[in-house]
Amino acid sequence: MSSMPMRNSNSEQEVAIKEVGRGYDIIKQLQYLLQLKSRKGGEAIPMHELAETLFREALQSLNHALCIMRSGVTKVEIKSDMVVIESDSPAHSSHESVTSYNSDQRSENGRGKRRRVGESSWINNTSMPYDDGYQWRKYGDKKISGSDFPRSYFRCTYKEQGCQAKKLVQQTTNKLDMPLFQVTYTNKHTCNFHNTTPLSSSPQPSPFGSIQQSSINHMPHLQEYQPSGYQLLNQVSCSGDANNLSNFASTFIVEGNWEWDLDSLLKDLVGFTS
DNA sequence: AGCCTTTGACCAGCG
DNA sequence: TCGCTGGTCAAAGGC
Repeated sequence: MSSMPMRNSNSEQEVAIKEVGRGYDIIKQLQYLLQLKSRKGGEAIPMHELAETLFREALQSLNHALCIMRSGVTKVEIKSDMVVIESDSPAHSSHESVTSYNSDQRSENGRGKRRRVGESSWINNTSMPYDDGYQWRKYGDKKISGSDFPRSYFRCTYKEQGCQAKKLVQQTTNKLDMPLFQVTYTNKHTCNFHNTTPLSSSPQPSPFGSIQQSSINHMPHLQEYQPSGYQLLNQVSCSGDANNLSNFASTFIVEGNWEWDLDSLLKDLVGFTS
């Protein structure tokens, strides 16, 4: 991190990272609550639109700060809900970009495979790994050492049409019946089969998105997970130890009562008053 | 019939 | 060079 003077001690920096991460997660959950409230109400509420805008900007700032603090990131580009990071880390080629704080995949267990040259990848931490609007076909499943959960490998259904997009789903936690997944995407979709009507606008969205229900039936760790009170929680973050950061958020989501009054929530949690 | 997942085998990178 | 491990292939069976 040559471009950023390090005046704080490591412990102070850790506290700062923790606090910023906590703030990020809180705001992320509030953003979701706002979206939920808007959908429930069925009509646009200016106050909520403003709040959403503010939250989005705050999320981007916090995410940016987190990425910088956690690694030797030299450039952070925010695309929609994705954070694309470019790093000076020797583990990366100069053209490689990832949306991951976990800048060196080999650090997982001291081993690993070198990423193929020319392939870009990014990581998305989410509780809903199978809903991204694309159709995927599972081609592998592997028990990973050091992990309690198997890793699933997917490629785009339209690979035969030349689409090289792939994704790798790894469940990371299973706290409070709210599993979190780390989804690593490799290569962008070149197919034109993206579902442009994601679940937020579909009448009866499947919590598992584009993966067929038969697939879910064969995934024990997913069968246990039957979301009911919420439809979507996308925890897009700088990744890495975002799992830790997400613990608070997960607890909040699972224990939270979705019928809570939104204004009370805002007031209690961030001092936001209407 | 066609597309899917499962799963064991194989390949290749890394220490 | 070898063993370990992650990533991919492909046959078999299910829906």
